[in-house]
Amino acid sequence: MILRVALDLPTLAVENDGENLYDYRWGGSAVVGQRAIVPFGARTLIGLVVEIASNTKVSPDRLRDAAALLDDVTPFPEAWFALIRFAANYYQRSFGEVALPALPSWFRRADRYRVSQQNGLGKATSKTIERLRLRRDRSASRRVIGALQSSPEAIPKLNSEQAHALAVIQAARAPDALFRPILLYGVTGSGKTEVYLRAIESTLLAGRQALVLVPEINLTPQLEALFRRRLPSACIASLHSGLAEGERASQWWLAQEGRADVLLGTRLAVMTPMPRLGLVVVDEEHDPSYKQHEGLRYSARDLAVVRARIGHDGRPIPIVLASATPALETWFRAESGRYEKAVLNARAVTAASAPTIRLVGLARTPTEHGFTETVRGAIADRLARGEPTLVFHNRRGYAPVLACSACGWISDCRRCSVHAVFHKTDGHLHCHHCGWQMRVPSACPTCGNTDLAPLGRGTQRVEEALTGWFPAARIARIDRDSTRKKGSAATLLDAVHGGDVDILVGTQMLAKGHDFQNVTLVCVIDADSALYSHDFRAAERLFSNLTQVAGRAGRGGGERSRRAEVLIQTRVPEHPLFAALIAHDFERFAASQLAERRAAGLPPFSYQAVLRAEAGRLAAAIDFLNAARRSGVEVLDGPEPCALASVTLYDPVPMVVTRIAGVERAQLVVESPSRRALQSFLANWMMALRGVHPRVRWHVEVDPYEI
DNA sequence: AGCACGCCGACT
DNA sequence: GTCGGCGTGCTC
Repeated sequence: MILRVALDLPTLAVENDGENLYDYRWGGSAVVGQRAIVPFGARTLIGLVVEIASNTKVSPDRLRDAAALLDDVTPFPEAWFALIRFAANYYQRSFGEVALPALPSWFRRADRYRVSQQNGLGKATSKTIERLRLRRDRSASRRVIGALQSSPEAIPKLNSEQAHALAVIQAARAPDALFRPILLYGVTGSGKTEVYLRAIESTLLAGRQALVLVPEINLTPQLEALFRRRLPSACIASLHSGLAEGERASQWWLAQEGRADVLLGTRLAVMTPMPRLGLVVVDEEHDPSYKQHEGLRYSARDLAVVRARIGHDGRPIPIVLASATPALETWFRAESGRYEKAVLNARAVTAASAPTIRLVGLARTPTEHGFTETVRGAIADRLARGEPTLVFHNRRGYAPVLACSACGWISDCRRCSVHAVFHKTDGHLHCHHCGWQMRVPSACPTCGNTDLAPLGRGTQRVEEALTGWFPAARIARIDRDSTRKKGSAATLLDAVHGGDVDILVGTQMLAKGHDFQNVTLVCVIDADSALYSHDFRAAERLFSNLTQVAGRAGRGGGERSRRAEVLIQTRVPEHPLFAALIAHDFERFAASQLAERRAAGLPPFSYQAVLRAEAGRLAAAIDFLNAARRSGVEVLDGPEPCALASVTLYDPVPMVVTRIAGVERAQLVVESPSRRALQSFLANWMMALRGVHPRVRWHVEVDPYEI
């Protein structure tokens, strides 16, 4: 018998078309969806049995025996294969490149097993897997005991919109329902969580599993605690990159075996096999962190939709995409009727409790350390009242660059085409791209001048300015530097919640999901950099960020909430984005953005992919892309030109940050108004590119987020 | 992607 | 005399 095995390898040869499977001889029994230990060159790998055949095209002298078949994990179900197959085709990867990284590394490492011979067949044993099994069983039972000990608490009553939204989700469960993803659209505090919590509850009552995706690791413990309180008899597993290898494997195993009722996780959880999946929820569906930026560059939100469409037992299952500021792709689909829209009345909530957003013009107003008198005054006012203030500034470090006033030297990274950022707290220059660092020079390295000036402003400098003005205030800073140590973020946040902080300075990471009850003032020091960006999604991101930031103020309710305000400093207060933001009018903003995108032929009115190349010299990367472009043009003029006619190949250009860690990077954008045409072109193009010998590293990214 | 094989410079 | 640099080539 021949096992056709998927390995975590790129499609290497042109003749390895399709799924890039490797054939092995095997004399025992085998089931599709089992893992196999196989020899590959000098290595021993774990692969996945994708087909079982009686013959092979591989010549007998090259064919080798599989070392062993593994039966410790239940074979993966057909629906999972369909998802992986879709992702592999869509993102132009081999089946194994998608399937194997979807498993926790525990189940991918051949060195966890000892292979011995038994009746002429390889037999694999592993003590570590036995230990993992115990751990899995323990964590399942602990969960149930924990649930019994918790109190069944006050359950909020649904308002009419929530009840309607829930009914929409329930209707999607009907046997004859057409597949339509549900956009659950409602501002912070409108009760989205309560709606999908009820949907999860009824999913569990029907004996099915729910998959819930969240954008950030930080949000999992919070939501996990809520789920445990509200679903006390459920087994809840969670999965994110912060877990240790063994813990991740045992959580994954619970979901994969069907023992976990709810799987809560970040983007990597989207490909976990779940044998009785009945509902998918993507919380904050617009969040950029659903996009994976290395390896397989997938969108977990998009794959979640595919997963729900594939569904269970050949029938689609409901999927809920929740957001206050949906991605324009999602919004467009909801507006055009491809997605169902369930609205939690934003306006009612807005009128009652949303904070007042005010713009503070910077153009004709003097500032000190980047602060206008208005903002300083507002902070002083809150200090006098004993109410905490949040100050947002999306740039870490002390100053983005250090410069010599005499000769013009500036602190550039040696290996990247960016400035090294001055960090005053540790007295070093840091490259935020490659991690390179050096002590701050006491004098200019080129002319010896000792007067080196920090230019621009980061969170450390903002903190310093505030300390100067308000020496008695308790000021804390939250950014990637201040929270690097494990648990330090939690300690800082506890201090804020405990009322031990008067002014909290931080980057965007401060805005996600945290509820600061007593905050009545939120300040944004400089909102403008995104407005000048060349990235067509910059405005969309800014609107969503500012909405999220504004949502941090006035959450306690009552008189304080009514006084809550958000002050945004900007040089262009007349920008239409701000008008929509102040009115809490996402719909107006989305309509104007979509009109612009339509006129420019940008997503969601077109589909994009990029071919990127990396080389020691930029010219080598550009040369490769030019050759690739010529080969792409040939593909378009080739034997099946009709379907591909609408594909546009742009010229290769260096990336915005051209060099990172000594590697020069360039890219070429491909665009088409037809997803089918783009997909079919990419498949043919990749085949052609694999034929040429690669002198540079290259990869394609489908649906790039930033180009 | 790894990993081996292979052919040229600075070390015990 | 060997250790090791990374160029090229193969893996069912």
